[in-house]
Amino acid sequence: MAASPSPSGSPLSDADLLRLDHQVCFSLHAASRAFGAVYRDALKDLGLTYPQYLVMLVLWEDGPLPVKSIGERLRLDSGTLSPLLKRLEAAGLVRRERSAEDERSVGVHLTDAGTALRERALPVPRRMLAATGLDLEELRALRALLSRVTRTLDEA
Amino acid sequence: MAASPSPSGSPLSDADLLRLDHQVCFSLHAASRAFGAVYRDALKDLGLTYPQYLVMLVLWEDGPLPVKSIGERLRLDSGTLSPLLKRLEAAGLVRRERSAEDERSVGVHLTDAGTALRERALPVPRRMLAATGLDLEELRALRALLSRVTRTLDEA
DNA sequence: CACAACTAAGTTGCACACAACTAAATGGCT
DNA sequence: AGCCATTTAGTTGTGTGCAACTTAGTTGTG
Repeated sequence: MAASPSPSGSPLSDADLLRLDHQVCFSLHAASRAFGAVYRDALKDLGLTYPQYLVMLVLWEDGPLPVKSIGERLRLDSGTLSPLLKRLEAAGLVRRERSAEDERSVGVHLTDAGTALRERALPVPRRMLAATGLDLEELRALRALLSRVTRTLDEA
Repeated sequence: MAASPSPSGSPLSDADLLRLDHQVCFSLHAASRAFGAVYRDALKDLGLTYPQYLVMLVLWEDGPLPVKSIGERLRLDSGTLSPLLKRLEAAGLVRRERSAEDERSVGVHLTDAGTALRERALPVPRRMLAATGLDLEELRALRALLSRVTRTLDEA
């Protein structure tokens, strides 16, 4: 890769780092959007966007959850989730219900339609796996590396 | 990692894949946003957003470019770039100039202020590198893997 | 030359993502 | 009980990101 002028042993100049930074932050940004594009296509039939699919995955796995918990798992705040959940509710996939014990909290429940949608979502991951061209081990390694970086970044 | 119930030798069920998919697509999405958050902080002083920084990196490296070329490098279309470039122009960092030879094309040029901003951006990558907790080799490996996946996904 | 096909930017509309803020409810603490 | 800090959702405003469309300029072909 001719774009990295310094061999790995020697220190990099600020200018070299700026160039490398370009490549790394760009590649992550681009990969995230490329994934999004393929998911968009795979999810079109289900009427879900990519972030909506993430929310549904959480609900399919762990049943009714307060908005807060969904936000913690997906690293999203209420400013993003509130309108998104309203759209899922308008689509008839979830129901929002203020908790009786703690009236600050709103529980998000799957409707029958929301539960049923899981069946139609089952083939999506296999399509995605094929589209990435990665095998399972590479996929797991990628996930592990990204999770570690995210954890470290969140601490900073 | 207890969340992957099947050992690597045996085939995964659709349900297992749905769970793994959750982890992979989520981790990429989350990592991209975690990067964005740290960049947002590092770029606050420069008055740039993360995508605006990406555009400036391209211009600092390769000088005046038509909107089209910037879009190809950053994998962004005119619907994203046009308003972004208008904001960079309003900030006095770039100048847009319709090409004389091909009047469909608009060249994006750095102003003196835009060129000067590079000096203040030089320390940013080092801060980012430190924040990720990765060494240079890991960073390069991550970039290579992500670039490969993006290329494969774009073909699908 | 005329005209259709193509290309480059820009515009519009919708859906995140996040900062900053508001409103309502809860939990100490005196 | 009274009060204040905290917690939980929701709202508002700005900036992407992208599909679908428009406008203007260019190119190829008969």
